[in-house]
Amino acid sequence: MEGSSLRVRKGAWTEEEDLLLKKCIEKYGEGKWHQVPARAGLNRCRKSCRLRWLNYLKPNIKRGYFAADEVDLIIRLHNLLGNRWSLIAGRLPGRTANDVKNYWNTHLLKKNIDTSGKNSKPKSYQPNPNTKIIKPRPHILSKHSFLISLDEYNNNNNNNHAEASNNVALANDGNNDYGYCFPNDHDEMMWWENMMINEKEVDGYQLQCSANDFDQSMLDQPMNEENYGSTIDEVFLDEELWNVFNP
DNA sequence: AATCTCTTCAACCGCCTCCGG
DNA sequence: TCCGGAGGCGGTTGAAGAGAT
Repeated sequence: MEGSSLRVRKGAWTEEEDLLLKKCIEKYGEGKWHQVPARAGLNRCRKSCRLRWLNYLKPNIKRGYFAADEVDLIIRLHNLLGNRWSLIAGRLPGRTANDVKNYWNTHLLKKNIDTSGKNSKPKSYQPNPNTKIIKPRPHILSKHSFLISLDEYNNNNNNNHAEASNNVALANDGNNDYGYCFPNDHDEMMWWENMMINEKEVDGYQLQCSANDFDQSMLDQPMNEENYGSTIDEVFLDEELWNVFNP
């Protein structure tokens, strides 16, 4: 099992280790984590190096208190996506998935639990029963291409352009237009409707989330890693939705 | 001042997916 | 097609600090 080796150091990182890792990443860049311990001269496993870099050493990481708008966004996105911390963190510049997860577990989850029991520390989030969370799975753009070009979409729907246009929300990466396919199926549509509810109470928070909010904040931003999670390929949609348009 | 309890968050663990051979 | 390695993720743990008694 990885990480079980007695020779690999565990626990808190020292300043010296941080410095070695930082210099290594600056010299060789991110990635190829299996080579990092040897290159940096660290007695750490690759995962430990990666985690330390991504959660602590990486430039532009924002530390300290979460602003009110950040908290609001976390709540909204969690309501939409569930515990997809990396996706949620992708919408919060400077915040890591670990930060968001910790914040949720320590600050927000408390508001959701039944404190009547003696040991009421929550083990898992209980979603609002009125909210149906369709857990999205990441897709690889090159293989599934759920984020399709408009040309491609229209070619596939050339017998009904009016309906097609209703089912596609525009996004733009500065070079190309893409279409997000909106499902016809009612159950799947509910997932999207959750995003566009005008006013919704979630976990004790009164949220303001309009369709326009959704259009602006979720779709009109450049298609890049900063705005869409760890990779541009991580599109929110479920495979079932893909099948609606690709029977 | 000493001890106990609670809270926070960095780090680890195990699992899953992807990719190349 | 299968398999092993690497990357990545979410769940969980535990050390350290803060607060209460």
